[in-house]
Amino acid sequence: MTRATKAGAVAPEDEAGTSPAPAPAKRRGAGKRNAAVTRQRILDVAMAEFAEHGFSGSRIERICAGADINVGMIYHYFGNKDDLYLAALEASYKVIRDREQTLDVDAAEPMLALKALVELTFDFLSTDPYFVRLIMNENLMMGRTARRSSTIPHMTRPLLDSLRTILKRGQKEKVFRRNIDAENLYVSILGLCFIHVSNRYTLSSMFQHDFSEPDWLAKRKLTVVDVVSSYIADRSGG
Amino acid sequence: MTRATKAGAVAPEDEAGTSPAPAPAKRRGAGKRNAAVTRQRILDVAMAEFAEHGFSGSRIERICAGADINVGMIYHYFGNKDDLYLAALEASYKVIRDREQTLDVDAAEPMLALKALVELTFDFLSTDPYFVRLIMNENLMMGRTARRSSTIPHMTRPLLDSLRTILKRGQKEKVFRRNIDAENLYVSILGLCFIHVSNRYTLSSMFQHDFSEPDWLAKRKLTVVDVVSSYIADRSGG
DNA sequence: TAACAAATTAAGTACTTACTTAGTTTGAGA
DNA sequence: TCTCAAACTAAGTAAGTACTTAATTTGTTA
Repeated sequence: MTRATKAGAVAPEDEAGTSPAPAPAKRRGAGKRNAAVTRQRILDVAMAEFAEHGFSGSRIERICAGADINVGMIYHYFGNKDDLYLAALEASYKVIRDREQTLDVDAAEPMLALKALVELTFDFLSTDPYFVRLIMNENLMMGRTARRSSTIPHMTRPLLDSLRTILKRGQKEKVFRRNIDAENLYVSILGLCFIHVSNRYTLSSMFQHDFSEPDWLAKRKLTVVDVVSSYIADRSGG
Repeated sequence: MTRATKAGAVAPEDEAGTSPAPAPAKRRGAGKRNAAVTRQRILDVAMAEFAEHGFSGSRIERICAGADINVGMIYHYFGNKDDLYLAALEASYKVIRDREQTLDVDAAEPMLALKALVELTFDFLSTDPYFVRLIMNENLMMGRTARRSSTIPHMTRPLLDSLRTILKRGQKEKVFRRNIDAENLYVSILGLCFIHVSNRYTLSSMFQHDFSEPDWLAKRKLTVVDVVSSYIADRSGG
């Protein structure tokens, strides 16, 4: 009974350090017992934990402490560590998918639409505290969990569809060159927007400056947009 | 005193029996005991282990089995798991650095030299079995080991110097546009060459095909070279 | 309000893991 | 051939680690 002061209802407190408050998850709000709220709180903390430590570096105990719950709850709601990781990965993918839907593909000129898409990708990847790291970890695990997921494999669809629409319009209006493969273009955009986030630490070591600095990121964003638009611009003189 | 039969002096022998000999590394060759050879064998297996499982997913026991040595040897030669990982990371970086030196910067036209550099990077990253995964893992660990290393932080120097030389020449000859930042360009090249290797599994899930297929890689290489050269080409009409 | 099912918990268990210790074996130099 | 330091080994240990079990608490509904 040493836990006397539990009544204090100390909220999870973040503790993940770096990230901007994963979600203040109302503890002891509407009701002391609430399956949905507890489940969500576990998920929020798990996302942060898996993003920060990878799968095998993550600790069930630490997630429990962060979410202020008992170990049993994790197994009650998620079954095991693998399935909790799957849930966290899917939840993280859902964020970017939702963001993508906000894009208005048919607005303005094709070149502007494309730039908007590149900028959205750039901003998302360099802003979201979990996504890039979760993807990296998932790839280190050879995608075994993404392959198991029923939702993740289709994740790129909306963005890829948008890209195809923009490309087709741009080619029709002769501002984009022909023979651009949408998939390959998407991979290039992803690479250009991903690398300085994924490899920020080793790159910082090499170039001796901080790759998360806003000024540097702003300049980098201009470059990325420039690279992509130089590539797709039609220079046939038509 | 249950250790009686030790007198039999049954040398470890092993007769190579059990394991599938992961690395033929001359065992029982020139000499049964050889510090340098043993150390190197540990390092080779450790590189593969850390690349495959990441730091915390890697197992000392598994490295011992793979290198056909006793646990104690690892601590004898490397001190602890952290320092073994550092040694493996440095060894892996050394491979790319050596490869870079083969590049002849002053040969041919600047555009061809640049393309050669891009292709070298592309080929190295998609061919070397360890490098990309080790870098990914190191970044997931927030570069704490790369920062500790005395050799790694300078790794990009040669490649970056080559890039600067090529850029300068190309701008002088008016085939490259001005105001190209070498560092930013290098990051772009790295991103374009890295992403389909680093994210091969999640991308394969999304696009439903194998991203390590030679045909696809060949096409991808053409695209990457195209993207980079479109970007740096001088289109001012000079 | 009584009763039940679901939420929640304490205290485990069985197993893994990095690392140590205290010794034995052997190549090489004198 | 003798000696000895260095290479090498067997068999631990202590501290995690994911997961379980058997019970207690509490919101809800009849």
